[in-house]
Amino acid sequence: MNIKQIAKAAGVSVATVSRVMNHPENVAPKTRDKILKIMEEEEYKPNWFAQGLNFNKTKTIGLVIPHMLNSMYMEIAKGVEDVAQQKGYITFMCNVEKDTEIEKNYIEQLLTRRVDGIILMFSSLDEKFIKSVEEQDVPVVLIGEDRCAKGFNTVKVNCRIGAENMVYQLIENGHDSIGILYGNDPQQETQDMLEGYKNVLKENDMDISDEYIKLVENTIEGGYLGAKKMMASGAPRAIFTTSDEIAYGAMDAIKDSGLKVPEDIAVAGFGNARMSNLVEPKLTTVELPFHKMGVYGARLLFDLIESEDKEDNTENQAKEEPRQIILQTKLRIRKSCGHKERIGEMF
Amino acid sequence: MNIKQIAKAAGVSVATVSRVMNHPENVAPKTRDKILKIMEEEEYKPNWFAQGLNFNKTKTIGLVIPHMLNSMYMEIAKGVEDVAQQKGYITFMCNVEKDTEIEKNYIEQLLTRRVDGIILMFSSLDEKFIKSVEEQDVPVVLIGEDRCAKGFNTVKVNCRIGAENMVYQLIENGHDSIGILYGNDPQQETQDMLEGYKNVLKENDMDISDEYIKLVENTIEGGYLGAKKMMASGAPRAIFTTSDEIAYGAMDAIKDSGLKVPEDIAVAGFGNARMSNLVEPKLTTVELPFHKMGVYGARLLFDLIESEDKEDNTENQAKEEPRQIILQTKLRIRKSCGHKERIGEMF
DNA sequence: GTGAAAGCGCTAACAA
DNA sequence: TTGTTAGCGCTTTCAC
Repeated sequence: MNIKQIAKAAGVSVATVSRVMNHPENVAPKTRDKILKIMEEEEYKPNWFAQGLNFNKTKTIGLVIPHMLNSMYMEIAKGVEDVAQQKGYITFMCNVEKDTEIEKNYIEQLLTRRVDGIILMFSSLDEKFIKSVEEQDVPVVLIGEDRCAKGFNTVKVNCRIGAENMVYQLIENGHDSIGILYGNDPQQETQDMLEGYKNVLKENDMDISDEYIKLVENTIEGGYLGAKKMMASGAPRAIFTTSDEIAYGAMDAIKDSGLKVPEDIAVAGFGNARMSNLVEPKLTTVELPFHKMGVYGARLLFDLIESEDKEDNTENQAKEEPRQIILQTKLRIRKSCGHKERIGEMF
Repeated sequence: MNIKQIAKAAGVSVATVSRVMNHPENVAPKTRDKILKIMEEEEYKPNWFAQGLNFNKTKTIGLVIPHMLNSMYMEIAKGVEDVAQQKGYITFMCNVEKDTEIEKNYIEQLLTRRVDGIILMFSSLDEKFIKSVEEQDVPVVLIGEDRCAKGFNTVKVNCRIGAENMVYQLIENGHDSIGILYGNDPQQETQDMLEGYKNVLKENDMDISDEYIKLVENTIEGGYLGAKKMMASGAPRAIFTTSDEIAYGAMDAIKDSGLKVPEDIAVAGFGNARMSNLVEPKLTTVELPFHKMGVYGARLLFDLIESEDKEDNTENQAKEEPRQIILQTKLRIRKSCGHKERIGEMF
């Protein structure tokens, strides 16, 4: 069923049918209703391609996700999707498995399909590639990594401050020696956190000892091995980790050594993964505003898409300043950090 | 950059340029190479809409997901995506939050965008609606629910046999009374499991007592309350639950009552959720082949898409029989069920 | 082996 | 208020 057939059935021209879809106010109510009724009856749906050929807009955005099975990423994705849906957009979610080649491929696909904008989460892409995407007049928003912040629209979290708050909290709790197990995954963020850790120790005149600073794989196993190693050289009173996964492993290792969390060694993670209030003891951690990151990222993208639409008209091609949104973290004090009052907390 | 400009630059007609893309064998090697070179230089990408207008194919499928933050669904999704990507397709992932209205909306969107096929996971849609989608010549595959199996292409898991195996295992482990906490969520599947539970008890001449059969909410809290209630009337030696979430709650309740898992009461769940080997004690459970479900579902869909393409040519419109794929579960014996040898297993 | 031209389904400028 | 018609960028048939 196409526009021609509808027009014929209604005894009007295709232009009139087209009008009721795009400028209904310019059609006589009577003819309009008649046409609408026929459209309804015939379950007419305008041809997507034909419309696209004219409008060059798809009401579609692309969202690149590092890893679909990681619930943190999916929470961000949900934030994006929530606002996209509300805006009447639909989202291509692309799982790139942290593989740069796959990521590039997907982005090619997205461009081919003429998405109106792209959101990259913790992208591994180089600056040049991303620039080349923007040059095709497809707005890009980066969520997460600060790596490319120069020149790109970005939503990020201030992990340094989050780490500082956490370490400060551990000190508050009376722990006089604090180790850190840091991952290698979101490069910049982890470095920020390490920096935050050191800052607070310095401020409090505590020793910064290499024995207590260990680079590990950002996995449960990595945390297990790292904690074992750290304990081998005299355990600290508390261990801060740059991800909840690492913390799980660390807790396992501590228990395996016959010690107790938090009585012997307190543990604090980062990320507030879903299971962190299900492990025993419940994990104290830094909560990232994942959903918000998605929401703000999407809003930013739609701002860009809409402002681009306007620019098209005015031919005002002065490249705007990239925008940056920085969100803050929140402490989730639970049993594992040895906080006195929260030690019996349920959720 | 469009085909016309490429043609001009190469000094040929648009037809020739089009040919090098679609039937390169019909173009003289010399002209072909020349054109390819120019395309390369100009980074020419054929216009998606114009191509679609001619081919009426999008190399795109839709995947409807009940809930993005549930890792089980995401594993299925990943299975789908894996084969889609390999086939050169891209996937619209639609998160419908278990809301029928949203689901319908999304499907409308997918149809508008002319996806080549749709996969529905644990869909809440009525038979009629799904039929109406198929009538628009868009193949549909259902993953999960058996509810609509009559008439629809389906990939499902035999939960009854999974439950039977688990209960049988519990008996093997020496537990002479076994209770069940069953949820209400995937209706049909839960009923199947309940049936399996009863089957095995009957086969083994064990009592089937209402005291030991409790309907609960499919959540951690539901499991907690259900187990408490069950224990109030004399606890069984083992509790089987129709989801891991229920099992977590049950374990909590048992511990709260001063009893031990598995020494006093063994627990077994269903689903093998990610955290099931992180809880203490690690949860014995029935593993569902989530990833496989996605893979088989996608393969089935592409079969349908491809066979539909052929049918188009032959005008052979004899509606095929719906296909059904049934996958089997697998036991994950861990500490919580009191199995002697596995009691110290790490993962 | 190549080109001219019709047509895919729709939008919008222009005419009436 | 409505109709006519020229595109949008591409594919393909039919000539040559």
